[in-house]
Amino acid sequence: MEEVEHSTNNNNNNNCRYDEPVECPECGSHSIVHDYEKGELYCGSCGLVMEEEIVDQGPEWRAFDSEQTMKRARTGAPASYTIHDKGLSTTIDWRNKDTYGKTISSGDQAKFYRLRKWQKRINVSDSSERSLVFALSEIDRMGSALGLSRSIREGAALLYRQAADKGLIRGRSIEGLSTAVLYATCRQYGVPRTLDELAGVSRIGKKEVGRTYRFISRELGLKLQPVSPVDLVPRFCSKLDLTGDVQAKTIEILGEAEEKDVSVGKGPVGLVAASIYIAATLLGRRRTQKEIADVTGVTEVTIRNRYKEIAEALDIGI
DNA sequence: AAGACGAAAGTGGTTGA
DNA sequence: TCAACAACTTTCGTCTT
Repeated sequence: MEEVEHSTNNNNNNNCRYDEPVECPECGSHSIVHDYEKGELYCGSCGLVMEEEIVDQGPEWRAFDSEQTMKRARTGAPASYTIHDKGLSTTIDWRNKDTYGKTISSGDQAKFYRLRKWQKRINVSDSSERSLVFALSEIDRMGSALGLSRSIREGAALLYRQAADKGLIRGRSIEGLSTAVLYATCRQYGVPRTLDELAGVSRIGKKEVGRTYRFISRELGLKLQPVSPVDLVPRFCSKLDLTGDVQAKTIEILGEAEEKDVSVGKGPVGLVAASIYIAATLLGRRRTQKEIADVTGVTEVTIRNRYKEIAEALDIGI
């Protein structure tokens, strides 16, 4: 385990990748929306997604001169659920220097060695603490691999703690629990990722993620709505290089399909995939079933079945 | 030749007796 | 606990563009 060093890292927090205001290349509107919750950057006017999986970096405040910077900067790292002791414990630096930067005498060095040793034992004392450390780092790793916002990773860490407090870890892999809580948190925040995507950044399979997710969802009494197909549209569309008009059409189709009761009991991903296929075809931006299948993670067969059902119900001839 | 189509058999999960 | 069931996948042969 590495020692956690606290530093006030305020010097290069202002390297934001997106200088605002940005103009929408599609409709020229200036109403660009930074949705850090969904990790997306899109046009509020026409819906064009310009970036997804943007990383929320830097402080939440803005400063216009150095005086404000000094005023607004707060000392120390924020208390965080993604660090096992919430970032609040003290660590003893590994450098053999005192507070004045002078090297500590060789006699004292042995003393400090013992101090460090005990310090670590106190911080990461028992096995549950140690597994928590591992789980939280895994959540953070997977979260950033999927481009999820800080708040979602924090939420997942909190959920993991709740699971740990209830003793739900026993007999289950840490990796599985970590992946499952991350999946659950994404859904809570309305930015669903598919099981495939989670399994892709995890060391365990889709099956196990699903199983563990159902388990913790039941045990912790999470009441999660089924994934809404609409939440998946922007991400899939932008991966397919489809712009706002196709997204809007897709959402329209999904809405009508819902009304006509063709979507009951069907998997949301298949519905989205088929709706995108129809919308893109109608608007002359045709994508092959295979392209859509690759992005969405369902098979071409499923796309075909859904799109036939939807097209029939909505009287759409292609 | 690539894409779309559809039949058939298999998988994993839910439900209800 | 087990069988029926729906959704989805895999595979493969055929048709269409």
